[in-house]
Amino acid sequence: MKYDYPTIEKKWQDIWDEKQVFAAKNDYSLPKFYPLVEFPYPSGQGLHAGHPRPYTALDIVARKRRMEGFNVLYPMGWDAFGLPAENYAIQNNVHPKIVTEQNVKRFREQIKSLGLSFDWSREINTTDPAYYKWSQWIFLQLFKNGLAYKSKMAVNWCTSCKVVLANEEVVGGSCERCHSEVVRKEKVQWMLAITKYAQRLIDDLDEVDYPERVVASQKHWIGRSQGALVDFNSTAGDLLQVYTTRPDTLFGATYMVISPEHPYIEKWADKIQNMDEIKVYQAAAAKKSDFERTEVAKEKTGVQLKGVMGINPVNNAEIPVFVADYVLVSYGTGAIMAVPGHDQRDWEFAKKFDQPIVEVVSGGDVDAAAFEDCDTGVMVNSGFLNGLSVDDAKAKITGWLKEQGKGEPKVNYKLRDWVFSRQRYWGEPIPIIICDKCGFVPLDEKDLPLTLPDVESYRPTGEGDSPLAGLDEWVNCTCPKCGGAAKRETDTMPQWAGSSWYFLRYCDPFNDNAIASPEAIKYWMPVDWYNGGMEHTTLHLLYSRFWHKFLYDIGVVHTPEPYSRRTSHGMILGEDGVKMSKSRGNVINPDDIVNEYGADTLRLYEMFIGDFEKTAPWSSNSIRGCKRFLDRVWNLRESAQTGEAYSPELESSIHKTIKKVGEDIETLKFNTAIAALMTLLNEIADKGSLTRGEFKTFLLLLNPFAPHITEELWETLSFGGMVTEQKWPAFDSEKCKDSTAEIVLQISGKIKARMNMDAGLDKEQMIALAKENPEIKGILSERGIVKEIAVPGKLVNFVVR
RNA sequence: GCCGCCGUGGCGGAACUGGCAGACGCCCGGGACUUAAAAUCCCGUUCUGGCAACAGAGUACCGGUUCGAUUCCGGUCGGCGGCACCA
Repeated sequence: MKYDYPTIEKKWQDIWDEKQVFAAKNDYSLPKFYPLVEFPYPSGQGLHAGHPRPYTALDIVARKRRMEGFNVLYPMGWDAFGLPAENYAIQNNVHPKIVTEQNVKRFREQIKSLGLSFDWSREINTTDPAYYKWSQWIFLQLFKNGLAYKSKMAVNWCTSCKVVLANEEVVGGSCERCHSEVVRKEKVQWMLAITKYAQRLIDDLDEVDYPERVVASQKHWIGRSQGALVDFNSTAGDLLQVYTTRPDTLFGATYMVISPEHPYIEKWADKIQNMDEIKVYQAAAAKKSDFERTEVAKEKTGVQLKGVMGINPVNNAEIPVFVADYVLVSYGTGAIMAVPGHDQRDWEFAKKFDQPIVEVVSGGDVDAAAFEDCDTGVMVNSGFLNGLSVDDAKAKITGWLKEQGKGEPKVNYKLRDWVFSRQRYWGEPIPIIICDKCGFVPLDEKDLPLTLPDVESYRPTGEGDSPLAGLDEWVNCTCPKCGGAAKRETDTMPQWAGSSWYFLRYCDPFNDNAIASPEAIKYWMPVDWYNGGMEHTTLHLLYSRFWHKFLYDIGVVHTPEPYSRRTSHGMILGEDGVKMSKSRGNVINPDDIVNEYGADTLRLYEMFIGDFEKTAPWSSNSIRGCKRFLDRVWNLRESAQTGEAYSPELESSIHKTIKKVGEDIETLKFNTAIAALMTLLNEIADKGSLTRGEFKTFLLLLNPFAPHITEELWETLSFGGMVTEQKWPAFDSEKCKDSTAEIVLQISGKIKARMNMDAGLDKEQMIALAKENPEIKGILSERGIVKEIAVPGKLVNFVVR
């Protein structure tokens, strides 16, 4: 009988479905395991070769854990709000809901064809009103706790399409669709105060098991810095406050710079003599897109405020004040003290605008370049700081500033509050009513969900408002507080909203009274193992950690962190070694692979392709090796003989393989786990036959990787029940040890001979035996031994003269 | 520029804590089976020289530590990912 994978795979997928084999149990007395993969955005293109990699990896872990007796929750769902469906809707005038439904259907079929052990009874969809009811509920809690507020923010504005663009729609400073200019435009937006959680988001990284690179990028994104606020007086009479991480260099501050948006420009308008020039500069800066503003970073621009001078608090020197767009209004105080001797940006600016450059830390050459990396230097030209180290100077000046009432220590973060509004249709409506009398009024929780109404056109309005703004009968409503006429908020939430808490919903997906029942959350959370792409290590991870911490603060969840362990898979590239893309024509469609080789082969290959955490190019040739392996496993059923025991020839290898496969699965080394199974198969083939007991163990080990073929063989050989219901095999560590070992014999580190020795020998015994080796004996007779080194089980090395 | 990761055969990749470099797979070459082909099975396969036994070289490059370095340290070059005027 041939290995008929299409029939076999269909058969077992139907059985799993029908018997709900992989449904998580609601028995909270069992030990639990909650593995999670990032739920996909169901795009129109369907699955690509990258999707099955993480899904299969955690599927392997999930299947192993079930066999180890855990109650496993391995769920799947759809992150289905988002731009592509909306853009498709605009172009074809089809409701995004319809498009989304079609895409979800296709994705579900494709994923099911891979034989993944997801608990489909808990499938969720962020666009389902029963789901987004709770996204809206969380927003209301944030609002009620003062963490959601409205504020003017710059948005990307396409001058031709007249719409607000998401950052990913801006390509190289122009609109992705029409290629015309994108500029900054101020709009009032909902914001979430994630910055209030900045420190906790850093500190609690110590509590979780994340890869180093993920921890680093989270910290980098939050961007904590320790510095000081310093008050500079001015000839205009107002204090101009700056933030600096280098208060020790205060004596080197020879001028100041404020950002074009700084409020003092307006305040000082009557004192500034060149206001016209300043206004021109401000206008030019405002017109620049973010892209231009950073693109032209090389060349510094700016204008001096004539008629106003700053006063350096340490020496009362009058110093000029410039406006320049290299100073950002959104960071620190929007104003800086410039220390051109020790900051490269200030140095470049000083050179261009002919400002004095003063060295305050010795060791560099400030005429050639700013001396930035000056931690080892000594203070000079710095009055009472002279002679101190940088660290001591920092401490002393900070104390002095405080004494004088001219400054204080300050921690700053690069992290900004989260812009939470989108002027789009396909997202969760923000459940807020805007009342002229009462301001922003939260929708009553009993009125949730606030469902997305149907609209005529999915195109944002020409003023950049969401398409919802055109629906008068939806927008106009009564204020829940005063009963007067009011309007609904027409902005919707970003795609990040639904994905910031979805792991909680899986715990109890159909609960209509809460995110999930407290018992379910208490039992299942935190997620034990969360795998996702590196592209989500900053935003998604940070946003969901933030929401979780908030939910912790209001008592909805019991752990401050949502995920105990995070891992990241590498991307699968096209055969040509570059990222798969439609335009390059190098996209591999999993459907084709499933048809040609079967799901088990695809799963095996995706795991065998290389180090799980690294990118790897697809190879149409290599996958054939995985198919061959399964063909050979299939043919084993003819060689299986009676007997439950392991044969003496294979016993040790089997125990070693059980150990190796088990360990490798836990440490993400799926490729070497498969290699170990291949090695064992080669040994079995060399021997020519195997016992039923040996075959059973082999199938159990292979099952998480290739579930269909192993179930079929298990059934064919009448081993009883299903593989899925079996226990994960155990190994005996005594039997993993070899009785003899081939020992390498070296002379001064060079291999001269090898010999077999009893594995239990100690160093002295090994050295004694090695000296008897004819090859070694010959060499040693001519040269004197300087040193004897023995490593049990490995080698003996004689260092000679 | 900054942060992180990486550099091993023709290819994807192995190598625990410093101890036989190249596991496993692909490709390729040879053979068996076949009328033939495919499939399958067996043998070979880092490079150089040699019919061979064998000898020498070899983990991007230069240097260091060590009895011994793919592994640790310093430097150089190259690639990938992310961030980027954050004072």
